[in-house]
Amino acid sequence: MTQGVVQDKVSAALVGALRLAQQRGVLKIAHMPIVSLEAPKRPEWGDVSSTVAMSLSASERRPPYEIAQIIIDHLEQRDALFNRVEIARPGFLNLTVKQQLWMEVLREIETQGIAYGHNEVGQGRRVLVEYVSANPTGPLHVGHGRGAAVGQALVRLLKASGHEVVSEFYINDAGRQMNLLGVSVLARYLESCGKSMPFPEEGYQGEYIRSVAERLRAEQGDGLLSLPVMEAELLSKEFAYRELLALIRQDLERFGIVFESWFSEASLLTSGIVEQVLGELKARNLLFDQDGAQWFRSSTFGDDKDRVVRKQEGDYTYLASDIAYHRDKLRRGFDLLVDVWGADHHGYIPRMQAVVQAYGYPKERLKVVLVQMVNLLRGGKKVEMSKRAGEFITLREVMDEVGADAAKFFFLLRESSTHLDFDLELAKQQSQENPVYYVQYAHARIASLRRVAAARGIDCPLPSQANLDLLQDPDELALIRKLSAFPVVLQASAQELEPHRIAYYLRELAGMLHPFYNKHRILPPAPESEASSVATSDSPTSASRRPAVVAPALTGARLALMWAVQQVVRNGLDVLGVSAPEQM
RNA sequence: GCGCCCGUAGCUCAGUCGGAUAGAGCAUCAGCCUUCUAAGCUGAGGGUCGUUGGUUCGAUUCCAACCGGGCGCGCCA
Repeated sequence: MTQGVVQDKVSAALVGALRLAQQRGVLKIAHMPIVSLEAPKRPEWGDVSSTVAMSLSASERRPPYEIAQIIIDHLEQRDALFNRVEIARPGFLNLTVKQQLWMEVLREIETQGIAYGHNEVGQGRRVLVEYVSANPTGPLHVGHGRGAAVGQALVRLLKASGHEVVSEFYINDAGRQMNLLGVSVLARYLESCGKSMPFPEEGYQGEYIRSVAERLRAEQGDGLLSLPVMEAELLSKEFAYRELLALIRQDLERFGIVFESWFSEASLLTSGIVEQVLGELKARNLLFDQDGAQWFRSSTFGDDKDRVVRKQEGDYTYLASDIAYHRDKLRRGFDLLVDVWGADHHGYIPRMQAVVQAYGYPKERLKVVLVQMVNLLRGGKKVEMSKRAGEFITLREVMDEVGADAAKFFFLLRESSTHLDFDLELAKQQSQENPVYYVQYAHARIASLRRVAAARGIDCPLPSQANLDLLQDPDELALIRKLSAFPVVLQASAQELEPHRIAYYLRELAGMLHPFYNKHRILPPAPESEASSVATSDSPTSASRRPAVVAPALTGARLALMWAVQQVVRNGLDVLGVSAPEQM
């Protein structure tokens, strides 16, 4: 748990002051509060502030202002840490930290490198993140893409927060859907053999079914014609399953996602595990028979009603295999299960939490992250999709059009539980309207700066090698303060399972870098030979545009600062699974 | 009808241990390339934080009711 290197020191100093005041009997302080600091909105309020005096006011039965004054009076290293210590109206403690102290942020970034911002709040707890989990009945569409981006970001986020994480894809390869897939492919297969067969009522219409059938025919020739229908259907189903799962895997890889584990629903059924699990529940009186079906007593664990696990005809419902699946996850010893689901499944949450509780765990052991629908737009106009007609935009098409990085970043730009407008034109655009490029450009721009510096033989020191005392400009300090906030953002993001916070942070950081770059000269002006031949030195415009002189030591310090910004941009993008290009 | 989510600038949205004069991007308007990438920057306008009550020194944030929108309420997944 860190608030940043500087904030931690300030926080410790304030706690020290409170302790001292307590020892001297000036304050009672029954419970030592957590002194959290915030970054004030206005520069005149210092660079860190605390509301601790206000929160103590009630229990101390004194006005916040007095308490703030007491804290200040008991600060032991006041002059070593602060330039200014002020109290504002009700009892805000506004602190301006010594500039040298902020430089530790840069050294911290250098020491930690790609791990800067990471934390250990997970304490090695084991987490299983299950995401995408699409039916292998067709290619991934845009909605899956968002789930994939969110899931991957969660995995990385949790890993960066000291968790041991396994990512898993639950293959819904059992039941009616798969049978329909087999029938659909067989129908197209027969069609291509010249035999007409009425296409199944609710079959899969997509064009990809035809190409699967074509490949089946290429492999088997007309062989299926002579088989009994049942056998031909089974063969078609298995063939299609292999083809489509491979397709899904390829699409995910192209998207930069590789799962550590794949779990088959069908395996739970064929191995008899589902049956066994239901037997256990039955023995514990958690199942009952009614109307010829078998029910799970989920209502005793907070669900609205009980749910069927075995239908009248004897088939298991999806809930039955989900019970077995989640029992398996729990048995594997995970401290936390994270399921990433489409938001339309939200009514299913109490049911699954009932399952978790039936196995003796608190329902918080399962956390469900909901991912809302993606509204696909093109130049502001809605792209119509019809799932029934098999007309939908696939993830692959989106990647082909805008690239995997842009797609991912857009998917992660909003809180996952809210609807997302995804404009393909915008995601393709290479301008500041496009937040992906805006952020990536910050990284590339700094890379470019260093390339130019290297080409001119200018030294590019790391923070530890630079004279950081020269960084005194408010803009420089503001950047450093922003960098110091990254660990806090990362931690909150992991804790709340909300990766979009990282995306926002990155946009803000880039939004500070670009103006800085524009305003402050970093490298000394280019050698005269390139530009001066035409320049008329008495022209007022040319005079006003003459580059400012930058002392070599300041160049070094600023390059070190830029290096740190670049590192943090990279770290943030890394957590989101988005690349940080050296050049754009 | 019951349950869950949402209502913040023209648009899309940030803002979760309650804090100071409510933020960003886009769009609009007016400007900036002889310089380290203009894939960039500067400036301007824009708000009853859905409504009404309650708790509090203080509410966009917590509570209640209501209004408006989305979703769920299958022996489908």
